[in-house]
Amino acid sequence: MTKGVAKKGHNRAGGLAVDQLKSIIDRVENLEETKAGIVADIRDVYAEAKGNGFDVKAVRAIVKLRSMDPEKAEEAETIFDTYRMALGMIPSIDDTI
Amino acid sequence: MTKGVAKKGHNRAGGLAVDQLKSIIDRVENLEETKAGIVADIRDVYAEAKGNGFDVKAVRAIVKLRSMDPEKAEEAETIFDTYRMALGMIPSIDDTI
Amino acid sequence: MTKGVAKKGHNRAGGLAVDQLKSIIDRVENLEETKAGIVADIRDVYAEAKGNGFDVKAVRAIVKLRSMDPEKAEEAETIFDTYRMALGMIPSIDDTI
Amino acid sequence: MTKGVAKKGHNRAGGLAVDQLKSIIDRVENLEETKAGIVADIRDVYAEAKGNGFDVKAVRAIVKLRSMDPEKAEEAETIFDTYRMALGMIPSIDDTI
DNA sequence: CCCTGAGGCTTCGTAC
DNA sequence: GTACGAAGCCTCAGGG
Repeated sequence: MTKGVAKKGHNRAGGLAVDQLKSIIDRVENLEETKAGIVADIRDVYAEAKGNGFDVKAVRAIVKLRSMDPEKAEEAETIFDTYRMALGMIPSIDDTI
Repeated sequence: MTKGVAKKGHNRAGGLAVDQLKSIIDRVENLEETKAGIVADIRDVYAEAKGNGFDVKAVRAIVKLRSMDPEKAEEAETIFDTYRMALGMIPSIDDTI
Repeated sequence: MTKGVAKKGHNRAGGLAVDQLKSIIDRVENLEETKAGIVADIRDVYAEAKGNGFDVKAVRAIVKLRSMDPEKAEEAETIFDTYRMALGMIPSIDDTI
Repeated sequence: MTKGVAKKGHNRAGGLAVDQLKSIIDRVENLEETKAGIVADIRDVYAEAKGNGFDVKAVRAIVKLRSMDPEKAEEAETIFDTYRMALGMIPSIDDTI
C-alpha cells in the first residue's frame, strides 16, 4: 500500500489519516445501513408469510435446517436422542404418525 | 394435472400453498446470502483499515459510538475529536496537533 | 372483605389505603425477588450441567419437550413435516440413524 | 449388574451420566414449578388489590417504577408520592390531602 | 475459548 | 377471546 498512513509510532500528516478514516467510517456505515435494510426485508418476508397463513416459526426452522451443516444437524439430533433414551422418553415409532 | 388435488393454477397440496412457501424460503435465503456478503464487505473494510495502520478496535468503537449518537455530526472535526477521544490510538496523529 | 378501601369515587381515610398499598407493593416485590432467585437457580443448574459436559441446548430442549402439551407438540411437528415435504425435504428413514 | 456396561456405582450408558442428567432435569423442573407458583402468587396479590378497589394497572406501574429506581426509598412518603404521581388513580385518597 | 451484543422466542398484560 | 405489544431470557454469530 503506497499510503501506509498512521502507523503507530511514526510521524505523519494527520490530515491524510483523517481523510482515510472518514472514508473507512463512511463505507462501514453505508454497509451497515444496507445490512439493516436487508434484515428489515427478511422481517417483511416473514410478516408477509404470516399474513398468508404460514406458521412463521416453522418456516424459520426450515430455513435454519437448510442452512445447517447436515453433519452438525445429525450430531445434535444424536445427542438429543441419547438424552431422551437416557430418560426413558423413547423416540418411538409414533414420531412419524 | 397429474395430481388430482385442488390445483387451480397453483401448486397446492393438502391446502398448502407450496409455491408460495418455496417463494418465501427462496427470498429469505437470498436475502441472508446478500447479508452475509455485506458482513464480509465490512470485514474487508476493517482489514484494509488495519493494513493501513489503523487500530481496528478503536475504529469499531467510533462506529459504534456514532451509531448510538442520534445526530451523527458528519463534520471531520467531530470525527477527529471522537477519534482522539475514543482511545489513545494512532499517536502519530496526536504528534501533529 | 371488611376493609373495602380506596374505591373510586368514595371518600375514605387515605392512611388505610396507603398501608394496604404498602403491603401490596411489599408482597409483590418480595415475590418478584424470590422469582428472580429461582431464575438464577435454574441458570446455575444449567451452568453446572454444562460444567459436567452436558449439551445444555439439548437439555433445555428435553425440558421444553417434557413440559409441552403432547397434542401441541404433535401439531407443531406436523406443520414442520408438512412444510418439509412441500419443499422436497423428505423426513426420511435417515432420521433415526 | 445386569447391564455390563461401565457402571461403577452410578447409572451410566454409552458414556452418559444418566443419573446426573435425571437430577438436572428434576431440579430444573422443580424450580420451574416453584417459579410458576410464585407467578401465580403475584397474580393473586394483584387480584386481591383489585378486590380492595385499587387500580391494578397503576399499582403495576408503581412496582415497575420502583424496580427501575436503584434506591427504592422505603418510606411511606415516597411510596405515597409515587402513588400520586403515577396516575390520577384512586381519587378518594386525594380527597384526604 | 470467552465475552459481548444483536436477534428471536416466550410470556404476560392490555385493548378491542 | 383474540390479537397486539412489551419485557425478559436464551441463542448464536462475531471479535478479542
